[in-house]
Amino acid sequence: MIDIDPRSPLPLNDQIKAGLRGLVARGLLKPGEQAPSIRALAGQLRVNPNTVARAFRELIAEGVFEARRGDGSYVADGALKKAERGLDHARERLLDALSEARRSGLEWSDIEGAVRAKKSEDK
Amino acid sequence: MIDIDPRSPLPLNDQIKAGLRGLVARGLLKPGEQAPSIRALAGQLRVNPNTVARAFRELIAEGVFEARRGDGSYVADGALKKAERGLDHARERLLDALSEARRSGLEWSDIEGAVRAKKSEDK
Amino acid sequence: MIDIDPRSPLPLNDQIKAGLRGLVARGLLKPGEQAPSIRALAGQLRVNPNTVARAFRELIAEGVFEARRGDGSYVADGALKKAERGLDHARERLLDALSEARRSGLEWSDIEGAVRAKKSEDK
Amino acid sequence: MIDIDPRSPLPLNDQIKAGLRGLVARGLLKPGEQAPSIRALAGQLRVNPNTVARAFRELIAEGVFEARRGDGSYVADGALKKAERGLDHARERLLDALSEARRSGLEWSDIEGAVRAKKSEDK
DNA sequence: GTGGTCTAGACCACG
DNA sequence: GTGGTCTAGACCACC
Repeated sequence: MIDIDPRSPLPLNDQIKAGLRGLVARGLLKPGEQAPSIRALAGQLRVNPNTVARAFRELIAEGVFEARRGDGSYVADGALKKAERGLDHARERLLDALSEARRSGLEWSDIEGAVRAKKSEDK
Repeated sequence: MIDIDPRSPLPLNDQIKAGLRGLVARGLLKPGEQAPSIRALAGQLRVNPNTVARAFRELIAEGVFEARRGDGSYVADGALKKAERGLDHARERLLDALSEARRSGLEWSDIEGAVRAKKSEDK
Repeated sequence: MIDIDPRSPLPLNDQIKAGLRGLVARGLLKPGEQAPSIRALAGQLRVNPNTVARAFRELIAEGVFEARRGDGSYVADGALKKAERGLDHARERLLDALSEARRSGLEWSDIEGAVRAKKSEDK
Repeated sequence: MIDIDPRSPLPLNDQIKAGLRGLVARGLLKPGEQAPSIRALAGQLRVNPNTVARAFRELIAEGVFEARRGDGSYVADGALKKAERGLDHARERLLDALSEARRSGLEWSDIEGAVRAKKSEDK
C-alpha cells in the first residue's frame, strides 16, 4: 500500500506518515476503516515496528487515526479534514523545496523540466 | 544576499553552501570577486561563524572559491562550471521533494499549482 | 447506568469495575439485587463482552458480586464494605491526578476551581 | 527542576512533558532561554535519554520549545500561550480524574478532603 | 558537547 | 493477535 525509500535523506517515520496520510487523503482508507497493523506494516516495509509505531502515534496526535487497545488502529471520524490539513504541510514542504532549488541557482525552466520528467516517469 | 531557514530540517551549512553556489551560478558573484566575509555573513544570517566557515571550507575544496591568506575568500577562476555541478545536487533534491509530495497524496495538479504560485511570487 | 471514556488511557475494564463498584457504593445496586447482564452492559457501553466479563470476574473475586450459574451476577451480601475498600483505590488515583496536575503547572486555585466547576455541573 | 514518580501508572514521558510545560507555564523558563539538555535531564531523572527526547519532541511539535541542532533546546517565542494551552489539557485530565472518582463512588466530601490533604502536604 | 533517527528486544495490558 | 512504553546502544550530523 505504501512505499518508502530507505536511501532518502528524509526520516523513515516521516515517509511513513506521509504515506498513511496519503492513503486517507486519497480515500483509499476511509473513516472507520481499520489501518494495517503496526507489525504487519513494519514487516512489509522492512522497518522496525517502533518506527511505524511512531508514525502512527504522531498521526493519532493529529487526529487522523485512533487506536483501540488490543485491536488495531482505525481511521478517525474527522480524518479527511485532518489529512487534508496534512496536505497543506506537504504543500509547504514542497514550497520550501522550491525555495531551496531557487536559492541553489536552478532556473524556473530547470524546475519545470524536473516536474515534467518526474511526472512522466510517474505514469 | 542569501537567505536561509533555520527551522528547516536541512543542515544550515548545506543551505549556506546552496546559497553561495547559487550566487555564483547566477552570476551575481563573478570569478575574481571577493566573497562576503565569514563573520559578516554569519552575523547577517544569525548563525554560528563556524557553520559559515565550514560552508566556505567545503566550497573551497570543491574549487568554487579560493582562500587568500588574511584576505578572505574569492570566487575561483573555473567557478562557474564547478557551481553548475552543484546544480545537479539541487536538481536531485528537488526530485526527492517531488517524490515526497506525491507520496503525501498531492496530485500533480496541486504540484504544478504550487510551482506556478511560487514562480509568480518570485517575480 | 455507567459511563466510560473509551479514549482514556485508563483500561476499559478498570473503568467498568470502577463504575460497578460505584453503583454498589452509592447504594444504587443493593445486596441481593441482580447486576446488569454482561451482554446488555457490553452492548450499551459499546465494548467487547470479554472486557465486561473480565470486570465482573474480578469483582466477583473481590467479593462484590456473586455469580449464579445460568442466572447472571448478583450483588453479594457483604458487598458494601468490599466496594468501599475499592474507594481507597479511587482515592489514591485521585491523589495521583492531583500530583500530576500540580506538576503540570496548575495552581491550587485552578484545581479548586475545577472541583467547584465539576461539582456544580454534577448536580 | 522537575520531579517524576517512576511508580506512577502515568507514562514517564508524559510526566516529563508535564514537568517541562509546568516550568514554562510558571515562568521558571522564559522564551529564549535554554532548556536543560536531553542527556543532562535524563541523567538527573535516571531515565533513558530516548524518553526525555520523546517528551521534548512532542513539546516541540506543540510549539513550546524549539531545537537548534548541535546546540540545545530553547523555549519558543510564543511558548507561554502554548504552554497555557497545555494547561487546559492538564485541566481536562483533572476533570477526567474527577469524573472517574465520582464514577467510582467517591462523594464530593471525599474529593474535597483529598484536595485539602494534598494541598497541605504540598506546602 | 548538542539533538535526531533507527534498531533490537523486553515487558505490559487489552481483546 | 493488538497497541504502548521503556531501555540500551549504535550511528549521524551539527556546533
